Amino acid sequence: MARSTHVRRPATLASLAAELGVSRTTVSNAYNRPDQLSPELRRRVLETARRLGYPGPDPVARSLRTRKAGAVGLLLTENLSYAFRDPAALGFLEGLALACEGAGQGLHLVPVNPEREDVAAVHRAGVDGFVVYSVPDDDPHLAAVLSRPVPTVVADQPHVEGVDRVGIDDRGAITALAQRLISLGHRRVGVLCMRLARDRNDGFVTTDRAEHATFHVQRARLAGLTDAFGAAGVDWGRVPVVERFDHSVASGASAAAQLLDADPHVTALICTSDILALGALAEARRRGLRVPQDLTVTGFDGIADADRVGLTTVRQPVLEKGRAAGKLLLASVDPTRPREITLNTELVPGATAAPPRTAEERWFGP
Amino acid sequence: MARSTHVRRPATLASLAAELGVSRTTVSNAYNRPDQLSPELRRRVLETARRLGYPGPDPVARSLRTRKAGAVGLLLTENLSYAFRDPAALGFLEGLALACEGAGQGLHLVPVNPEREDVAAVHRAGVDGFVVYSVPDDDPHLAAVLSRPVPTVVADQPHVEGVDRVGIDDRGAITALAQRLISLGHRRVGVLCMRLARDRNDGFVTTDRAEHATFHVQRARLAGLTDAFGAAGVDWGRVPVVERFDHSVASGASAAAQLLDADPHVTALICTSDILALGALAEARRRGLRVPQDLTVTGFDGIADADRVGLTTVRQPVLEKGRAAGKLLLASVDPTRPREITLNTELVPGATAAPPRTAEERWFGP
DNA sequence: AATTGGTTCTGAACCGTTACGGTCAATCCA
DNA sequence: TGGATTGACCGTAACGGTTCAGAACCAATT
Repeated sequence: MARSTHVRRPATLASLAAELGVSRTTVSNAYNRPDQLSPELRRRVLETARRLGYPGPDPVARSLRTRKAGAVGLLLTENLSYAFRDPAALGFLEGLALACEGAGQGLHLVPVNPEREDVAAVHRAGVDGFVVYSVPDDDPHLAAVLSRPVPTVVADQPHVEGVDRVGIDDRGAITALAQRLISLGHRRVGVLCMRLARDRNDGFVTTDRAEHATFHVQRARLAGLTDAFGAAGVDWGRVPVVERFDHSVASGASAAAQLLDADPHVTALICTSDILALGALAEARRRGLRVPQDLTVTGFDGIADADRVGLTTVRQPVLEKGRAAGKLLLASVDPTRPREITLNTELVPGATAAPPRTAEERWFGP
Repeated sequence: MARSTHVRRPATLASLAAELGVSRTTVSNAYNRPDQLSPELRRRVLETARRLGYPGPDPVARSLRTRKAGAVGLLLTENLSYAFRDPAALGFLEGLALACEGAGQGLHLVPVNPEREDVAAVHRAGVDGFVVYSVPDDDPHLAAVLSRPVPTVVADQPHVEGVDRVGIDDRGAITALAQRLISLGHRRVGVLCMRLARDRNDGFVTTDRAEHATFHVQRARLAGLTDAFGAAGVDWGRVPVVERFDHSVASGASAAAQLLDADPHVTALICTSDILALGALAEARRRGLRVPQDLTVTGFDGIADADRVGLTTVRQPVLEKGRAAGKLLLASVDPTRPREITLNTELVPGATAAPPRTAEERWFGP
């Protein structure tokens, strides 16, 4: 071990330069601009670096100087691990990862605790830009992101004036789905929706709450239903809407139970997500209700499991959405880029929607 | 817009201090150590910051000075998006994310292209440490990570002397599974395994290749099988082993087909992952082979889909593994921490393993 | 009156790098 | 031959903060 030159502190570019008797610039160039020095000197630099255990320019110092971090920040207000549970979020994440990977950018998952209002993590993230996904319009973390002098792209959820955005036409898409149910004959329906605002409200939703939901996507989907059923002459004020804070199959089941208990005569359960719809299907099965003969159930998103069970739903290109968000962000330097991207959705007929049973059928069977 | 003080460059801590007529230290303290200045002055600082649009201390500059990035790097040699596809990787990721979240650390996904040897991304990542998952022992990215002066934890895959590690007893676990098959009476078996080294080799595996596999986990699992079947008097050199580069259900199916074509008399297909096993099941179904009556199939990992189809497999705690890796890394300052964590596995009996049919049964039915 | 202690704020060093605008000698060209 | 060009390298000034050892001030204590 006599070889070790008691390196108290690890070598830096400066110490390496000193050792070599060249300027720091030259060492820097050896790493970053090989054409700026002779091959021979460069070889010497790199060799000495190896000998001294110099790992190459410090990324943080470099970032400070170049004003580039080489990473994209991702903000989602749910617990980080939520993103790994929800198939739609996962698809988005995958698409975003693909875009980053393609551009050689890292993906920095910002750790935020949805319960606390600790915004520090947003300020601490060394990133060149942010993608914000699935947070309410009034989220303090979102505000923190926007306060930072880096480009930001919002996906779906928060609707912010003047900020680049990628999403779908939630309102129009669910309107089309609703019109289908209407043409099948459904008039007495119930709705299961996700969290509408930051506060927990597991239960029925007032018209006011629905209209002022801070989760933009949910608000838009409810509005789309209002559009369609309002036009069909259904008094929307009487349509039961049940909200769940947690987004899970179990939540969907319990919400369906709550709604069916309160109004056993609904002929269709419209869910604002496939996950909730899967829960509704489970609850229907539990009650011995056949789908779609006794009850129509619809979802939204088009996740793999929905496909598997033949759910009537709206498919949206989640992976493409993530990729688009990434590309949009990474193209921020280009002033001619689109400022907003709306992706297409597709109505999936599925097998969980059918005409409602008539009163006679209810009593005497089909 | 007369109010705007033509801010060419965004405000910095220094410009803010100048505006206020205080020192930079004081402004810094206003953000980081509120107890170091009078509440009144602090209020003024923060107010002026808001007015000037100063977003708070620059994270990169802060990182340079404090030598903390507040983020953990994750290296996996697969395409980044692979991690979002493979259930086992996903579980690991979720556990790791949980650990990071709990510690307020970001999770920085390092973008590496498995095809190219571009190590730059590793050098560019501003992180306090690395978790390395599922890369071969001789991966250049791994070497790059180790050259950086930050703590590193390896999960499962690369086996590196002197580096902290979390994993399972792959060899022992699969030995137990094999012994079960042996006691059921299986002697003529085939093996389906994942990528053994960085080069693509879709097909049969020589003994030499198996023994020198650079993917440590695969090597260990194959070795475990050798242990068990060797002890049972089976000539391992004659056991067909088929390798697949891509890890997917389709790969599993094609590997199973290749193996069954070459040796229709095997009574069991032992797969080194559940994903491959699911493919093997699909191929068996395609051929009209009943599982387990006509063919035994086993997996490894214990993913959700395996559970769903009742696969005989080994369950490993993937989420816990990710969490353990994170915790181990974040505890690097503690010299008394464990240097290696081995988690427990569990044999899942499942319903895809049964005694092999005898020759008579083969001809005359059960 | 001198000492002590506490609060509030400052000056200067430092973190490790890259951008910018040079210098200087060697080479090229007509 | 002399002016322009090129290649190789260097010095300085940031980049935007944090930190630590004091300075200045004031009130309380000895």
